[in-house]
This record gives sequence, C-alpha cells and structure tokens, in this order.
Amino acid sequence: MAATSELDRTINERLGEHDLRYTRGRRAIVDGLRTAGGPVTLPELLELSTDLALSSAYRNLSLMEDAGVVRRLAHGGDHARYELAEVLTEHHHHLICELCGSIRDVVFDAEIEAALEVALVRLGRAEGFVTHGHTIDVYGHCRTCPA
Amino acid sequence: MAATSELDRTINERLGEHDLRYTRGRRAIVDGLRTAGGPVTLPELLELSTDLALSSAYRNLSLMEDAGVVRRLAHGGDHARYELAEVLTEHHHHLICELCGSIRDVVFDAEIEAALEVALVRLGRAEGFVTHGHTIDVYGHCRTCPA
DNA sequence: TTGCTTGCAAATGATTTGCACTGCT
DNA sequence: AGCAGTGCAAATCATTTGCAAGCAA
Repeated sequence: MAATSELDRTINERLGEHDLRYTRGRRAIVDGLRTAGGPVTLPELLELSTDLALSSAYRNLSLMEDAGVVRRLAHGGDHARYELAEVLTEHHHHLICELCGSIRDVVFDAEIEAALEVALVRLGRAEGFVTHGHTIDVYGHCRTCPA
Repeated sequence: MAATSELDRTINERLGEHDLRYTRGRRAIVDGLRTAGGPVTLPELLELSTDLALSSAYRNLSLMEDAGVVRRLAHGGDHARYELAEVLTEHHHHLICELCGSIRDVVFDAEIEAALEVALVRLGRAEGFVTHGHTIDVYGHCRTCPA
C-alpha cells in the first residue's frame, strides 16, 4: 500500500518494524486521530469512520501503541482517549473543559516550555529521578460553555 | 465521633454538608491517602488497612469525591488512583516512573508555579478558555530502578 | 502457502449496584 | 424509630481474546 504523506511514510515504517501492515482500518484510525484536534475516545473514532469494527479498532490501537504510533491517555471518563504519539506530532498539552468534557490540544509558548524543561530536569535531579518528559492538563471551561 | 486533627475537622465538616458521616471506614481511607506519599489504587488501599470491604471502599471513595474530599485520577493502569482533594493538601504534581510504575507526589518551585499560572491564564485568554487549575505529570524513572 | 487481519461472539476484570442487616443518633 | 453505613452477591460495561475466514506477499 502506497504511503501518501510524510506522516504516512513514517507510520508505515514504524509499523513495518513491528511486522504490522498499514491497512485500511489502521489508516482510518490514524486519520481520525490526526483530524480530531484533541485526544478521542473509541466511540468517537467509530463515528468518525464507519466500517471500523469495535474489536479491531481496540486491537489496532493497542498494536499501534506498542509500535509507538499511538498514545493512550486515561482522563477520568468511561472511555480511554487516544492520540498520535508525540514523536509524530508537535509537543502539546490539553485544555479540559469541566463543563462540556471536551479536550482540546494546545501548544505552549516556547519560552515557557524551555523554562519548564529546565525546572523539571533540575527537580528530578533533586528527587533522584531521571526526567524524560511531561504532560500538562489545564482545567477550566470554554468561554462559550454555560457558566 | 470526635475529630482529631485540623484536617479531620475539615473533612468532617465537608462530609456533614453532604449528609455523610465520618465513619471508621472513611477514616481508614483518608489515613491511607494521607500517608501514601502519592496517589494510590484501591487494592493498595485495601492492603494498607484491613477490614475494608471492597465495595464499601469504592462506594466511599465515590461519595467522598462528590463531597470534594477525594480526587480520582486515571493514569492508564488497570486501577484508578485516588488522592486527597487538593484543597486539603499542598498543590503538587506527580513523578511517574516508567519502569516500576510508582507515582510520587512532588512540589514545584514557587517561582515556576507562579510563572506557569500566569502563562496558563494568558494562554486560556487567547484560546477562549477560562483557566481554573492544572496538573503536571513528569515521566522518567527513579534513579534506583534498573536502567 | 504463509502469515498478518478482520469481525463476531464469548470472556475478562474493574467498578457499580441491589438488598438485607447493622449501627448511629 | 429512623436514617446512614456496611458487606455480600449479582450486575454492568469497557476492553480483551479465541477463532474461523479473508487478504496480501
């Protein structure tokens, strides 16, 4: 199956290293994830692309997670949420609306990220911890959601 | 039942506002949470204090969450994790070891927190989002865990 | 042909709930 | 007496897995 974009090529390669093929179902999942603007749940993913069997979607998300293509997140709700692995996307965080429950990607200022990075490594050193990365969830509410 | 510490008094009050009593089982849970040094899973909680029935522990954690005494976290694993609500503790974040799976509380430098706070409010304004709070998970590994 | 995929149906396992009993107040 | 709390057993529901059939190299 021909890879169409740079991202598809990278994903195809990563999957290949794990003896996985970049099939139609997996493309549908990746398209859903890249299009969403935030981490999505499995039901949302199934709505975005019909023709996805529930069990296959779960199985492929899990396989692609192992292959480093997908990242699984657990934000409280009933369903886990998934997004593309950060190596395939821009480093970002999440705005979580406590009213409507939506979760939106957001990119921080480079200065803030840099300062944070330094602080986290230093903090780790003091705590006997080797820092590799971080995630930030920002809670609040969309201005358009009811007060 | 007599409240013994400032924390107990506050919790007792909050529970009372929700027509809940501060019973032995609930004290056991609170003690487990306050002692742990990080968010704990239900099985861990049951080990810490025997005499806790599984269903009651789940039920009380849920009730105390509604009463604003407990906070439920979902960090990927099989079990949810619980900690005392942040209004009852110091503002903190989590060091998550990718090797041993442990999660440890950590307090950031006040300067970093202040800078972050400002940045998050500003960011929210730009994104049409009203910021209330944030959580940071720091990933890496304990220096004492196998490389 | 060999081996990865798929989808249905059945299994799993954490969490929740119904209910009868116990214990405050 | 009158509710709130407890624990057991049964129910729920997201997610996982077994298996037989489909598809690509």
